[in-house]
Amino acid sequence: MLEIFETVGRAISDQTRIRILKMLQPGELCVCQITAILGLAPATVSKHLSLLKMAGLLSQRKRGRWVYYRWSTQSINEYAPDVLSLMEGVLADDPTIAEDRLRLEQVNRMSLEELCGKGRFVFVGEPSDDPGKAALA
Amino acid sequence: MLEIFETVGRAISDQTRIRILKMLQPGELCVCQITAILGLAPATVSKHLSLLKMAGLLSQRKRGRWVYYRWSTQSINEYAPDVLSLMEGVLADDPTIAEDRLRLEQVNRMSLEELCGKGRFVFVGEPSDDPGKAALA
DNA sequence: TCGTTATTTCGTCAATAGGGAAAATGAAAT
DNA sequence: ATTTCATTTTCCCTATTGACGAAATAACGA
Repeated sequence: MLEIFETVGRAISDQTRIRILKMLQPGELCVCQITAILGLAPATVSKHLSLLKMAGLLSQRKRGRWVYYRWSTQSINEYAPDVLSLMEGVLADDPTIAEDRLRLEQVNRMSLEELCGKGRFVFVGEPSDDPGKAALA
Repeated sequence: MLEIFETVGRAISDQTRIRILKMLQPGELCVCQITAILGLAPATVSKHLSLLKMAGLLSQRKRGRWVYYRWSTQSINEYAPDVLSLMEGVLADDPTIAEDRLRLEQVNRMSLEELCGKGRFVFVGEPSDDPGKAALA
């Protein structure tokens, strides 16, 4: 039980994972949407998602080529509901979270086909860059 | 704000710190009492306590030679109260936490003078050991 | 003041964690 | 069956963390 509680503690001990949890609060997203909003490598995002799922905070749904993550109901982890309801009321006014929410709205206006191809550089801009690309941000 | 929330997440992402928080739930303890219950080096315990204080979960009171830690009211961290009330209802039936509580009762029956001298080996027994010493555990 | 003692700080070490690139997986479409 | 492509897994690298002993600090008692 101590280990189980530690697991949810670890899950919310990292900014990236907190951002993921907050962006999934309104509803499910697929990995490439989350990747676009965060601007991190898919491998990194996948690892965070896996950890959050192990902690019982997220659940997974595979639909076609895409994998959707959402807040878990009926969790494996007895402490997950408490942590999620803690998350619910919190950080609404944080600048990073607010920006993520803006990006989320833009992401929701695109089809997955046009979004996923662009990978993680939809908002952040590729290292060596055609400036026109960053227009959305 | 994201950083602040991350701080309390990190605070409860480690078993030792969770044990410290739970053993301080009934009331304040001084460092040597916490050290005895945990069986860890004073330096290690001090660092954990410092981190928990920085996270706004604990506050400090110096009394003579001893330093007492307790759950913080009126925290610096706006998320600390939520986390503490989460801690309150949780882990009561965990075996490690239960054993810590037993040790806490024994610690409360000793004076600080007789306890502190024994350092961290009151319950765990010193590496190269006179078996009689571990009788308490 | 000096010695004692509880606590903290410093330096070090091994283990863990977060990041990425590249290869592997798996499911859909041709 | 083969190709395509979103996702995951497998390394690798660097930074951080938790543990300790030893030294520094702080506060009491003689």
